Amino acid sequence: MVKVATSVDVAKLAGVSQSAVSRSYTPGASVAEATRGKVMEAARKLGYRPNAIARTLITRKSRMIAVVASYLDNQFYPVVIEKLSKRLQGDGYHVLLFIAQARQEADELLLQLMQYHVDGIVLLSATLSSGLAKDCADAGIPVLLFNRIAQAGGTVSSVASDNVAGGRMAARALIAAGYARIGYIAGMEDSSTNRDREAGYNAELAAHGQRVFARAVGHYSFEGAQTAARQMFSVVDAAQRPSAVFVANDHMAIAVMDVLRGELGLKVPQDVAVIGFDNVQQAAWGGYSLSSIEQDAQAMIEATAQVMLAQINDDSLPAQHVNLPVRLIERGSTGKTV
Amino acid sequence: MVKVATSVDVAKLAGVSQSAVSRSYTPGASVAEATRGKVMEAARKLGYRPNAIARTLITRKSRMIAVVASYLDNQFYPVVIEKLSKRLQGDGYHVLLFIAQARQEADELLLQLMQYHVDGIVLLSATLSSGLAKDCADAGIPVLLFNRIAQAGGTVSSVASDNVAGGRMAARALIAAGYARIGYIAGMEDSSTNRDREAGYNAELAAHGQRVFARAVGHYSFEGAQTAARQMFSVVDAAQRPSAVFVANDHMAIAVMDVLRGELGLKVPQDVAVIGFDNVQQAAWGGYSLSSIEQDAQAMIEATAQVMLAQINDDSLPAQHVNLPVRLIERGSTGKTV
DNA sequence: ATCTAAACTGCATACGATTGCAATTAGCTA
DNA sequence: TAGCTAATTGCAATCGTATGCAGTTTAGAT
Repeated sequence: MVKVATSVDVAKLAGVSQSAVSRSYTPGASVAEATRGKVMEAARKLGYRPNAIARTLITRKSRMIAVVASYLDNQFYPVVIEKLSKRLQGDGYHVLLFIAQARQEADELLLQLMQYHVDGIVLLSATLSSGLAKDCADAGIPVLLFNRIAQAGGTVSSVASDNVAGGRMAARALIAAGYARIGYIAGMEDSSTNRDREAGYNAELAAHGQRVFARAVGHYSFEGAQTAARQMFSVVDAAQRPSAVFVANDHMAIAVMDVLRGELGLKVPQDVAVIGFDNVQQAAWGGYSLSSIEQDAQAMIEATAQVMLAQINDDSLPAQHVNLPVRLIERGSTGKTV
Repeated sequence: MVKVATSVDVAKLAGVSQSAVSRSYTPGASVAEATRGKVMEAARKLGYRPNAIARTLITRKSRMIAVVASYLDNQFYPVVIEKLSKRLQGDGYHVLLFIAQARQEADELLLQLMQYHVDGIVLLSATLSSGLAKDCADAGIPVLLFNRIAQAGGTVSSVASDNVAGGRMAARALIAAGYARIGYIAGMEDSSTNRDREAGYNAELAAHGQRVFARAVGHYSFEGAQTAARQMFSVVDAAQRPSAVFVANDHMAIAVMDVLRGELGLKVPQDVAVIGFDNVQQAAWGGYSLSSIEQDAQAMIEATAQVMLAQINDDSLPAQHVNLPVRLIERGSTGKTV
């Protein structure tokens, strides 16, 4: 390992004090233009770049924001990561992505993150134990739940879509298209997204004098959704199975369509209509043409960035909760010809 | 911001020196069990966790590995990120993901990464300027290109698949199935993956006395591939268009299939056979049933981890270049009924 | 009980920056 | 030209931990 130049080396070469070097790199600091010039020249010669670690140690600001995600096979999240990353980089923050599959891993990971003094933590569709939330608050690290709602009105902010309204929209779309036997395939039962989507869905059905005809759980996974679909639709008598189904997200909805068409020989939407949630890119693909409730990812990201940056700059700010509107996108899977 | 406990606080409470606290957290250090016990007890009471930043400053090892990706809409990469992340975490490394779309962004980002003293850098399907590669080498930071081959035999390692062999397999599969007019839709022309896949493809065609019937460029993007497909297949006379096409990756191949079926009313594989590369999850989806050349992501990741960790532990190690075998997966898009 | 080696422990310094404070220099005004 | 303020500059302390070195304790052997 070759030695890299430090501010002392630069100072020596430029014939100034080490403080002058530091100040040359600090916007707004008191340095004469001539001095800064000498410093920059020397720095260029030595290939000097300030050591961010040392800087973090003393300023207590790392300008790093951690983003914790779990499974990336639901395409919604890679897209969010990409855009959020870009957005925060624009404000001079470096975003670090950590992958934590299990809940326990997430907790452990967060503990480690805190050791690295990240300025903030964004949890993509994951929650954290309340004890940990308190630890973060104590350490002054703002935490934001993306696409989840915080349970208690605690110290954790959140940015999500109006999942209740989305659930209602899905119900209304199916009812309006004339479907009578309507099913629901749930995500993870303990997630706020599933809870709200299902609540809205059921409420709207009830408002039209209907109720869910069949229900299964897909745990937001592809395989889980396949199993749920087989279970729900493997009945001989056509009158015994739903004629339409709302699936709690697109990732699962696609799995459901594959089972319906590929395994059970059913036609979508003629035999069964399907509607999903998220409006991921694949929903628009010709092979599926999946109707969906669109989450406005761009707006969610913008809100996330703003809330997070505000919290970082003012640690007395209370937790904020943003709830964004969703939109119905109708495609072939509910009978709309594109 | 509440003050968090430091090793000095713990030392005071435990009635030992600060060094003892430090040593209690360093595996293999010289501390009596009794002392460590007192330290841990005090640490628990204070909620103490060693400050990784301070530790990095002095040890010059951050135990952080940066992963730089660009566009995440090609599903191959999210999957790699997820698995690589898990693999490296298993060895006690934290992986940080940075998103850099443009090449220039990547360079700038890397410069900043170096300031953060990451122990290593993995570039997912991206290259870096040779000047920067040298900077990293000078700073003793190992760099590894994933799914790309380094240009010069320089200081940068690489892990990739045998793209040449993959190209040959694609050609052989189409020829064996009896297709005569065979096209190619390229990725990015300056990427090593595209270069090698195309070279292998052409070589195998030549070996069978054939040559590419039509060629277009899709730049590895969905939209680019759509445009390329329209261009290649929008001909009235069926004899004037390819009867089969090899698309440089699955992400583009799916776009091509959508154009063929949705816009041009062509049947796959009856009118046109399609084969892709990567074997992403979506290739197996019922809506596409896309034949593909499978990259062994798991093996690539394992190789990446091993090379990277070896380089970190021994900075005198020369750059390594790993080239892994690929495999043909035949599905419906080339006539194979599943 | 004595001696030697091994195991611990604490002191003090270092890592590479930032920043308050005091000293110096420069820039103006009268 | 003296006098006063504003702009620079350098000194030195600090962030929280790791670690070489020297001193102290402990254990084991005779």
